[in-house]
Amino acid sequence: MILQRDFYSRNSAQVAKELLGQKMVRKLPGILLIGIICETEAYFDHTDSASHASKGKTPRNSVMFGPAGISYVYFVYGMHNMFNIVTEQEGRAGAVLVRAVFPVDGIESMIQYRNGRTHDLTNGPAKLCQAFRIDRSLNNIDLTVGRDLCLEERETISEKFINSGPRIGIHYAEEKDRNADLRFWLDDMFYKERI
DNA sequence: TCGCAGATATTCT
DNA sequence: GAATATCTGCGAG
Repeated sequence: MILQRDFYSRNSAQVAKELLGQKMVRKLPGILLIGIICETEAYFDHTDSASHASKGKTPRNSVMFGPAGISYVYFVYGMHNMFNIVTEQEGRAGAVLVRAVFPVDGIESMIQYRNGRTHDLTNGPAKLCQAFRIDRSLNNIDLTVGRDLCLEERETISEKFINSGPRIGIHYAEEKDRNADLRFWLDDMFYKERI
């Protein structure tokens, strides 16, 4: 049920695609939050100028070089947390950024954590972190043990429901990396047919 | 729809 | 010490 390390220990783009449609499960005291992953981005090692790992290992990104299936949560713009999952074989840097989920369970709590907003609860990387109460205290935790946070297998999405395009917010990267289709999202058709 | 302020950890010089 | 960041919400037009 819980996605295990062998799922994550593969090419980032492949993992990013296959994470679409899976369940993201957050366990808080007495509260269960669940969302269906609907948008992800893949990041690689020093060959990817958009990746935090592009300039080698630093204290912040060191978790990207470790074993897969570990969380990489970092802080940007002075106020936002981003949730990533480490991928690739240990020693080779890589991660998948979870950019959006479809809220399924615990929605009332998500609204509360989002300061009462009832719209756009989890349709952005920092928004879903706020709704799921994810911050840097959850950096470097094992996502395969099903404790505070994990991903659960749900279904395999047909290729026809998967869209791809350039990644967001990486204008500083080299052109080849800015243009690479490493962002993946579920097509609207998926929702019309399945939800 | 568009432009920008917000607030700070991390990295670079 | 300075620059930058895998973004969001708000207010103007």
